[in-house]
This record gives sequence, C-alpha cells and structure tokens, in this order.
Amino acid sequence: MSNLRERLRSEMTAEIKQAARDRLAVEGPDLSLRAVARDVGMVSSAIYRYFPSRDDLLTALIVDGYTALADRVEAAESAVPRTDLAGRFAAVAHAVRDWAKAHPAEYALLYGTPVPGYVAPQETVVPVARMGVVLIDILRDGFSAGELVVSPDDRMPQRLREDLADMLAGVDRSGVPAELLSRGLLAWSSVFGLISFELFGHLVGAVSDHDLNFEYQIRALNREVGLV
Amino acid sequence: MSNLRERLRSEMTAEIKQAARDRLAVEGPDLSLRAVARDVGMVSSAIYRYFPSRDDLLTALIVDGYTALADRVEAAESAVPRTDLAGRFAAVAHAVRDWAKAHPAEYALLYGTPVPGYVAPQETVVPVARMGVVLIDILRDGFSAGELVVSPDDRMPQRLREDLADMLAGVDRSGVPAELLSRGLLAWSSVFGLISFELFGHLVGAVSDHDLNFEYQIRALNREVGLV
DNA sequence: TGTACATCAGTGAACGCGCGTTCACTGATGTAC
DNA sequence: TGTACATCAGTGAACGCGCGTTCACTGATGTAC
Repeated sequence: MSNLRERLRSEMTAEIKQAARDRLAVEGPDLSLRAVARDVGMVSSAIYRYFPSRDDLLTALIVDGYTALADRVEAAESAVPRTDLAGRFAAVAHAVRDWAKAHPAEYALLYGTPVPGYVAPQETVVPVARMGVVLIDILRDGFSAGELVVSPDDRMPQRLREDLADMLAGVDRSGVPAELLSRGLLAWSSVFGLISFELFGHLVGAVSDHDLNFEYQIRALNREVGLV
Repeated sequence: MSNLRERLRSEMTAEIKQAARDRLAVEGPDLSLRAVARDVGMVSSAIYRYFPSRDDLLTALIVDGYTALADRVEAAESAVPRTDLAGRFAAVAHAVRDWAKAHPAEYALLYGTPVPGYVAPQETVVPVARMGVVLIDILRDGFSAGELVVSPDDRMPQRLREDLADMLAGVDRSGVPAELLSRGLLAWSSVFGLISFELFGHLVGAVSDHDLNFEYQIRALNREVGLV
C-alpha cells in the first residue's frame, strides 16, 4: 500500500502549514519560505515538494483560515436554540471574535490589509458563503416568526435593492426582504469593525476590558437589528 | 539668510514623503527606502539626510495620515449646521470614507494590519483625539438638546462605565453619559468596519454600488444612534 | 519471495536579486569678520 | 565687498544579509512481474 508515503506527505503538509502560521504570528504577512523551512527542519528547496511556490502556501493558509472560521461560526450558532434569535447572533459574533483572538495573525491575513497584487483564491467563496447562510437564516427565522419587524423603505435605491437580492449567489435568500439583508450586512460589518479595532490597537486609549465592551456592544447591535 | 537651504530642505522632505506614499500604493506596507530614493532621483544613502531610518519615514507617513484625516473630518463636520445632528455624523462618516478611497494605501497603513513589532508613535494621539472630540461634540449637542434620548442602563458593567468615562484623556466628555459614549464607539467602529470591508474587498460578491450602500448604511446608523 | 525499475522526499550548491545602513568624499550654500 | 571657515546635501562604493527559485543528486519507499 502507498499509504505510508501518502500519510507522511499529508502530515508533512500540515506541519509546514502550521509552521507557516506560527511564522505569520511573529513576523507579519510577508511570509518567508526559508524561515518556514528552517522551522520544520528542512532545507528551503524541500518545501517545493509540497507547495509549488510561496504564494500557493499563502493561499492554502487563507483558505484554511476561512474554513476554520466558518466551522467555528456554524458550530457555535447551531448550539443555540432556534428560537433564541439574539442568542444565535451573539454566538456568531463571539465565535468570530474568539477565533480572531486565538489566531490574530490569521485574522489579519483574512481581514487586514490585502497583499497588493495578490488575488483572493476562488476557494474562499465557499466558506464565506457558509457564514452568510448562517446569518441570513437568523434573519429569515426572525422575519417569518414575526419578531423582526421591517417596514418597506422606498428610499432604498433600486440598484441597491437589486445588489442585495443578488448577493451571495446560490444562497437561499427567499423570504428575506432587502431591507433586512441590508441591516444584516451592517451588523456583520460592525462586528468586524469592533474586532479589527480591538486587535489592531485602535481601542487602546478607550477601553481596557475588551471582553466587557464586546459583549455590551453585541447586545446593542442585537437591539439595533431588532432581534432584541 | 539660511532660508534657501531651509526651504529646499522642507520641499525635499515633502517630496520624499510623497514618493513614499506613492510607493506604498503600488507595493504595500513594506516600504523600500531604495525604491523611494530611486523615485525622487537620489542615491539611497541620501535619504538619510532627511530621515534617520526607514522606520522614521514610516512614522512620518502615519502621523501625516492621521493628521490629514482629522483635518478632513473637522472641515466636513464644521460645514454642517449645528442643529443638523444626523447631517453632522453623516459628514464625518463620509469624510472618512472619501479620504480612505482617495488614499487607500495610507488608510491601510493606519487601519489595516499593524506592522508587527512597530509601535504607533505617540504623536498619533493628538489627531485621533481630534476626531474623538468631533464625535463626542455631536453626542453632547444631541443629548443636551434632548434629541438623543438615553435611559440609564444598569446592565452596563461598572468597569466598562469607568473605561468610557476615562476614555480620550484630556477631552471634555462632560454631559455625555456612558451609555451614549458606548453608542458612539459602536457607530465609529461600524463606520470603519464598512469602509474596511469595502476597501479590502469583502463586499465583492455582495454590493456593486458602494456609494449607494455606504450612504444607505450611514442613514441606518444615524437612526440606530438616535440622531434620526 | 525476490528482483528490477519507477517514484518521489529531501539535500546542497548555486543563481541573481534587492534590501537597510555606513562611510569617506565632493562641492555648493551660509556665516563671521 | 571680499575672504576664510563651517555647514550640510548628495555621491558612490561597500558591508553583510536574507530572499525565492532552479537543478542535478542521493537514497528510501512503492510497484510489477
């Protein structure tokens, strides 16, 4: 059986990616292939048996990151009773923050300054859509249960309405009016705004207990979205 | 008079910083001193007549960036009638976004992934506080005019209340309850969340007309803060 | 079960490169008398 | 107004470095018969 070679190969691949993640944490987004090789005890050219180039290694880290984050978000949200809409949203928000705090360098890789000239791989679409589904499901459940009240807004530009209706192609948005999708998008942006502010050091003068602040703000956000 | 030398010196300093900003835009946050020198038509060592090291040049760009942003924010906000609270907040939000879109690389430098090991210079405190003052003034005016209704929230943790009361040391927060400061902080985070999402490419599948979306979301934010 | 051949992980040397920073220098501008 | 000296912007060579990637190689693992 060729299993030995295959198993070693996948273990080695994982080890390289982990070393790369660790490197990312200490020296930021310009990943050095040679440093990674050193860390796993290999000669630098050996990495090329596993990744055809430095960019491909980076791509793998990015895809892994989105997937890990989506996993955490889904797991946290599914553990909350379906009828507890605010609890479900809070679970999602805290899952993102917890993952970000546990993996700050990866968070920065996904949601910080994009590497110039580097285009996000198509494979990120799937995990990103998974998070979108979780969020939209909360909105739909709230709407169809009558807990989320939304009055049609005729000041919403038609173009924007169409954008929102087409967003996340392939994801079921049925029964969720554009007004609600827009609210969800704002809430989602706010969650990442809060987390980025905290992790990137923009709250240093303002807040000392970040846990308390985040929890309070998520409650406020819940109120604002209308999930109570 | 030594004015000639001094004038040339400050002109050259400005030219170097501008070249550095341009470089930033094409190759991201790892600024190359040699590339900057090439762009201004100097030999690389000549830069050291103006900046003692690469980090000092970066620092100058960061301080300049915050200052330019605070200038724009103040100018935009002060052009709106004092009683138009929602208009004042919208002016602030749009000023930030306009500046960010006009100077995306600088925005990323200030609000994107922090350079690991690099500590933000103390001089950024002043321009950051200036923006804080603008925001807090809006909240105070709204509160004292009775337009911003805020009921005391006894679920707000004491620790958080103290944090908010101490925030932006030296800035006048008199007459603005912690509940309102917290709302302001959330709104401020949301503005940057929206802008970062747009500039860093996280809305690509979701929204095509970013102007419309931002304008709509800022109106929603205004409603949420209570500025109508 | 044993042998011949194919696959492929890892080595080590080499490539060409751009980087930040230093240093002794030249020559123009500014200052003191 | 003219001369002697000080200041300082910019040059060019050199330093030591780490980088991504290539290539011919060795030796172990896997496959076919």
